[in-house]
Amino acid sequence: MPRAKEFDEAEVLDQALELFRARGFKHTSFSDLVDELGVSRQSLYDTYGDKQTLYQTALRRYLDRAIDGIRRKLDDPAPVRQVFTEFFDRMIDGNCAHGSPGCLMVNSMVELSPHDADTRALAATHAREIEGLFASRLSAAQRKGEIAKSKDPIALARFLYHTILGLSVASRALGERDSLKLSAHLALQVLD
Amino acid sequence: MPRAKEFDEAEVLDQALELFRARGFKHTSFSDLVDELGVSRQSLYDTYGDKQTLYQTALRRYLDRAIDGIRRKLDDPAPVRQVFTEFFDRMIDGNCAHGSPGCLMVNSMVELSPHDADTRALAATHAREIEGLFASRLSAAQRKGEIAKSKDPIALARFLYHTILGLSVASRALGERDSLKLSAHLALQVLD
DNA sequence: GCCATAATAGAATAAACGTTCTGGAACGCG
DNA sequence: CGCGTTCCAGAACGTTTATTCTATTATGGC
Repeated sequence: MPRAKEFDEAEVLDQALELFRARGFKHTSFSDLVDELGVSRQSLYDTYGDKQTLYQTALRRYLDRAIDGIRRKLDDPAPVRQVFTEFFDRMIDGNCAHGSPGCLMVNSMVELSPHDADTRALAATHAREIEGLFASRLSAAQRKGEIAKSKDPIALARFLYHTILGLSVASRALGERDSLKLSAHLALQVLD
Repeated sequence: MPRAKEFDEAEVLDQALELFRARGFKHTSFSDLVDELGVSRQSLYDTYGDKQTLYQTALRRYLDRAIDGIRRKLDDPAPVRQVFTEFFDRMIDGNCAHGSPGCLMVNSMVELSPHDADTRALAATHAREIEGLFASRLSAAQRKGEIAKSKDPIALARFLYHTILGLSVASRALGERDSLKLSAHLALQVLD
């Protein structure tokens, strides 16, 4: 067995993720990563591959965590309206916490989707996954009589997803937490 | 009087705008502009200044047109709900028309706002301007009794603006026109 | 027709970029 | 202790970037 790594692979990946999230792909140079992560150039290449691969790895990690979080938050016997309200509020708190870097997926959708097929596919898959989670939770609520059966769960789910996209952009560029929460609450009136 | 320009200044600016809109600032190199606009490098510098200035000029032009369009569309005696529905539908049609380049302001908010103070200020101003237009139209509707007076026009306006942001991102990365319109219609239920 | 002026085309420049190469240092195992 | 392997620091490479320089061409008023 040879020399051991002097850094924590997952931890550094998270740091890279936050850098990409705050600055975007193109605006984050490899030298920025080397400087701010405190890991040598060659070690980064050895560990994560090139810049694009590193970005995608970080993005996938981010999405996995996001999906996990959503699944956990939706798995709550409380009334849907309350569940979604808490979910949106927490998302806004998280996005506005450290200087409003927004959502890495949204940032990727805007910066990379048009000219990167992988990102485009990932965005589409992720969107469908979230919509699916939302829709099934909404269907369950319908079965419990919490919301009207006349509403289309998929349309509602998609609308809520689109709302998240909007709030992420606003949080990144405008970043007024209170008005974001107000908007989220208005959006959730669609459930009544 | 010396030699005359061989290109139309406004027309080329619009072409540059569309390039920036489709690819973003960083992903559009100056050589791309030279190649695709059919105007020489030096002429571009002479006419519009450097790349950043050109971008901002294009963005301002885009915003002026957008505000004009909004003002014109809202200046309609029809019921608010109908007016906003038509406005959203037209916006979606426009954004999804030529390969879903999304909205230049939204793209700028995501790509540039975090590290460019000018863009950040422009985004904030523009957001307030649109919110103001929406809010005053909603207030007028309240006076005419079209929507309940209990609702806060500014909160509603802000929510509608956030909805536009979300639809722009979705149109750019996902680009399914029909579900976007469905979402817009759901969002407008907030007026009832 | 000439001259000042300004537009154009393309070479040139300097910096930044992503990536790879080189040399040496650190570690586990025999 | 060395031997092989892996890690690391920094130099080096070739490309791309934004911007400027140079030279040429075209134009309108005298």
